[in-house]
Amino acid sequence: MTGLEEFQEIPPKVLQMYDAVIQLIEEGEDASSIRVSTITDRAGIGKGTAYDYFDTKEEIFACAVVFHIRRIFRILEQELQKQESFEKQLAWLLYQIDRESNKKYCFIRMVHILTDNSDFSRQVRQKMMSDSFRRYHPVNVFGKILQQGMDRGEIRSGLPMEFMVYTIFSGLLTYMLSISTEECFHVSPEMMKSFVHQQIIRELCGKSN
Amino acid sequence: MTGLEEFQEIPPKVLQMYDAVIQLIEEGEDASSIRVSTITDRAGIGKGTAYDYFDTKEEIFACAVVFHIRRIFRILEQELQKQESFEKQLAWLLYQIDRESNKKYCFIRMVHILTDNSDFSRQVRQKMMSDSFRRYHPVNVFGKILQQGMDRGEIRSGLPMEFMVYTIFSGLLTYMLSISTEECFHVSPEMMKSFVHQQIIRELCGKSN
Amino acid sequence: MTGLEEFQEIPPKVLQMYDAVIQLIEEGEDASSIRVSTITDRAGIGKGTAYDYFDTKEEIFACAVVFHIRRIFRILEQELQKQESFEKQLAWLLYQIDRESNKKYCFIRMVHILTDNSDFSRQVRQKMMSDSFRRYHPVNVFGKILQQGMDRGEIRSGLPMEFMVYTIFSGLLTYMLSISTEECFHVSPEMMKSFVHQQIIRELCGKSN
Amino acid sequence: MTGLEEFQEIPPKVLQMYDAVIQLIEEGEDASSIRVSTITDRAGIGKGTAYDYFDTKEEIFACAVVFHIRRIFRILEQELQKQESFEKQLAWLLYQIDRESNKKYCFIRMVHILTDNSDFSRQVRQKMMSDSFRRYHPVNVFGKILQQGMDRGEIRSGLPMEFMVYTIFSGLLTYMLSISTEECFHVSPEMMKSFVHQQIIRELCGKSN
DNA sequence: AATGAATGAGTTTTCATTCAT
DNA sequence: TATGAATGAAAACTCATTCAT
Repeated sequence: MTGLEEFQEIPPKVLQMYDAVIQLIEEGEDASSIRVSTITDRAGIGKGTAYDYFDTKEEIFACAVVFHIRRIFRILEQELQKQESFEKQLAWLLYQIDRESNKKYCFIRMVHILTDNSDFSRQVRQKMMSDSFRRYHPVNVFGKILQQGMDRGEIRSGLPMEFMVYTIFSGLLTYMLSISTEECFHVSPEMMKSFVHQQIIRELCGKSN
Repeated sequence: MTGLEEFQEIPPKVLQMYDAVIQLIEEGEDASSIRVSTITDRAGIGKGTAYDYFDTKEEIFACAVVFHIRRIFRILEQELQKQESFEKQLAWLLYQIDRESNKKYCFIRMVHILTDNSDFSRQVRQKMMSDSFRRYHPVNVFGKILQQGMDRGEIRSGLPMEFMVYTIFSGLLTYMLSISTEECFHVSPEMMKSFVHQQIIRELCGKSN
Repeated sequence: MTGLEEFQEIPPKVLQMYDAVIQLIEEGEDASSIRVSTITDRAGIGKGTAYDYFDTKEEIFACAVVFHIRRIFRILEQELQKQESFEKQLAWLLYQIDRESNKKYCFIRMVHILTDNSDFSRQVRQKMMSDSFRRYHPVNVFGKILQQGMDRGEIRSGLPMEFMVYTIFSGLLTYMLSISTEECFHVSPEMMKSFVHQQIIRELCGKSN
Repeated sequence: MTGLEEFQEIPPKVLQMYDAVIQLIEEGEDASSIRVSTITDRAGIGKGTAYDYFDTKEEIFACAVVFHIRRIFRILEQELQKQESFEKQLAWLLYQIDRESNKKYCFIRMVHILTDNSDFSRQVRQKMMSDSFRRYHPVNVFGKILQQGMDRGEIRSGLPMEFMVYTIFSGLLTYMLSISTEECFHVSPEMMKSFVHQQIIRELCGKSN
């Protein structure tokens, strides 16, 4: 198992394991503190079965996360195509974060996973650089709607793609952070959403100075 | 020990432990995988000594991190006051990130620590809400220079303080992310720095639309 | 299955398993570390099939080994009968050890199996005491050529059969040991062969003192 | 820990572990089936303590065995020096085997350990090739009494040392085998002892043909 | 006060054996 | 009859925490 298989090729027990891992992360469990037995109990399978498909605990995690990111961004891509304008796409994205804020830990954890230094984090990043991941890579999914927005004349030209992707990424991250640190930094998520939205639009759609 | 003591009140062995923890984090070690013996070895003290000052491993971490954030933001505040304008303050901040990019993991790790769900992460957030931390709280340090910038007329009024703080926070975070994911997302840190700088200035200093 | 069946009565899948076990032992695998799946993979059959014929892993081993010893000593008996004198028979035995020294682990392992204390070792010894094994029992095969040698006047009479069998056994074992510990004890196998040969001849054929 | 330390340098808990391993082997436990927890229980120490001194289970075994062989041959050497002639030395050796026949499995097990293909067996052989083992190496201990016997004119000259060592080794092994396979091969140990004794004397002390 | 040897509860991992297909 | 996916008991190994010195 690599986490990069086609969705229909993945054995049911492996899917149950992936779902268990994601559920646990969404419930706020710290990745490094999740036990193999917790995963297999949750998946409703025997402990040994995990090792029929994977060699180590880290591999289970890395594959589950890679699978999840691919699934998320596949759906994201489909849903974003249903929105008519870049502004509506952005609004939809922020609304999703809001709607899934009960899963707020998951977003944050995904950012951790992409940036931290653990063994399985490295595995995830490695897998994300493979060809079969490309299509669902965040950079490419966001890149696509940005290109379409430019083609429609909604987004001003002249900005490097990397910067635009990071602008979206950073805006969404800011909003997520404001949700997950609400108690600690005393911010109103509602207000933050509105400001983040305006900021990104101003940045990407405003007239260049 | 709470991590909130006055700097001169902290026993030397505790300082050595704090330094060891921060060093290890800066070297990229994953927080949850650092062992107590690694800390005490690095600090040059006996393993048992750690438990003369702290009750659990998590407490050691939480206190070290809180101590470090206070120290960082105390220095940050002093240095920022030496700069004449908000724009120079911002440039200085970005330059610092650059200069300390060998410690790049540390910034990201601090973000992890402030946002994840582990036991010791919760402890850190709790401590950051205490009165004795207030003065060094990131929100207050950034808030102060923003207020001064507004007083000097460099920053436009009308924006909620929370949003402005998050704009800086999010900008800096974007830059850090671009540095630490360079290999994975293929972005040029140099270009990102320039864009982040312009973005924050435009956002906070530009004329309101 | 008991490992004592007539050769033509043994089902093909069982023969494949026996061969797999012996192959693995000859390749130097440590008996207790060989897995059932390794045996069935090598035999080209399903894992479950092993349990259609045997109750436990130990039984598989014990039967395979008993079968192998019977096969070996059946061939040994036939080949030894082709040699004209006891001295030629002895030379042929030493030459065989030499020729099969790539299978040296197998000889040693067989000795281990006959003398160690594991579960399956006990099973092997038990089976070797059964009537249907008798004909191929090392004691009887060596005993036969010794008796013939005495009848031909080549071997001096007056020595107890058990001692003579042990003399051969011990000589062969010494030669095998010298081959398998060559690297460790720095002996020349060639020289050892010659001395072992002379020693046995002197012992069994020399004039009694 | 290497198993090659000076006797007085070995920490008490390690000695307890060595003794536990040797006891278990002497009681007939199959080496590969002895559990770490059995060793530490027997040694009266905590399971984790084993891993304070050794990295793996195999290392525990290898060191215990190497230590034991050194100890045995150190005592052997001392005791052999007390006997006045080679013949008395040989008689003493055979008597020891007899006397320790309740530990009969141990001798055989040691032979297994020196000749099989398992991980820890390889470790033992490696350690036996080190300089600090030399003095207690079976080849050297037997070699020494053989040399003394030759100097005294008891042993005939002209035989290669390697062969003489193997003659003793093989004789002792034959006797041990006859003891440990008594039930299976129906031999009388008493008779075997006498024959083995005569055989070795004839071989090494008899007039050369 | 400081130590580090010792601990054992808690994990990961293995693999003989079962049983639905 | 033959299979191999699934199992879980059992074993190796880790490391935070304790406590005698």
